[in-house]
Amino acid sequence: MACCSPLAREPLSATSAIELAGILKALADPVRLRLVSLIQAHEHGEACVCDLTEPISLTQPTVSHHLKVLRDAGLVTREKRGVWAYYRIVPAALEGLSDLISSPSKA
Amino acid sequence: MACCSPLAREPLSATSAIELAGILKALADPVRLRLVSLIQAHEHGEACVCDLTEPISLTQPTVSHHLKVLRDAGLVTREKRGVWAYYRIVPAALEGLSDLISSPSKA
DNA sequence: CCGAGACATAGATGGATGTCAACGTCTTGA
DNA sequence: TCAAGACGTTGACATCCATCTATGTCTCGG
Repeated sequence: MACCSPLAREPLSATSAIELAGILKALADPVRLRLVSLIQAHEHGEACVCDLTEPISLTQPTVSHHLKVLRDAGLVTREKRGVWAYYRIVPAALEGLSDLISSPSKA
Repeated sequence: MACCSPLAREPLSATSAIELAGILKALADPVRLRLVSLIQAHEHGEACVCDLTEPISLTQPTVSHHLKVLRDAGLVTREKRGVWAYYRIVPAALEGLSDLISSPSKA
């Protein structure tokens, strides 16, 4: 991953832009934003799929699909315990994104 | 616009999620990320369309389209001076986004 | 008044994406 | 061993979106 402040410094290479856009695209969906929010607000900071389907009002496969997108982007992690799959936010990923899009205002 | 920390506090309403996703979607594109970067890195923090088409390697209408998306999202502003249209970043918009997705880690 | 140039808009098209129903996999308890 | 349940995967479908070409609008110089 790029390290510094791509949106502020040098023009941001095409490949870095694709990489960053990929992560942002994972977040840029109403359902996935609510999933992130729900997981983070849930007890112990983790939630299984069955905790999420009802508040989202979508079918279980659709919720699983969105969780996979978030997981592929590195925004959440999955831990299987017994029959359930517990999802958890990756704080560093969100903080990283936050730092990248905030303009250090250069000088 | 919502004010505080939607991704961290209460589960984030469906309507707020749609609103936030709309802004994020505007940024979640390689070309638009590079446009933001190019504008910000350009002389005087502003750039006209003709400054952007070449480094982006896309046609002028396509660049105009992306700039319109960014403008509708409130991420850039446009000022017409003579024949040229100068685009400029809205720092508060980027900072606002940055604050929204960064998790205050609650406690 | 007219032509050139900068930018925006409209319409078309190929590719990406969100959603669902159906099915497969795996774990647990009886 | 078997049934139930939680979760993931697949395939299909409708919609959205990025890009292009063609055209329109506006400004300025001659």
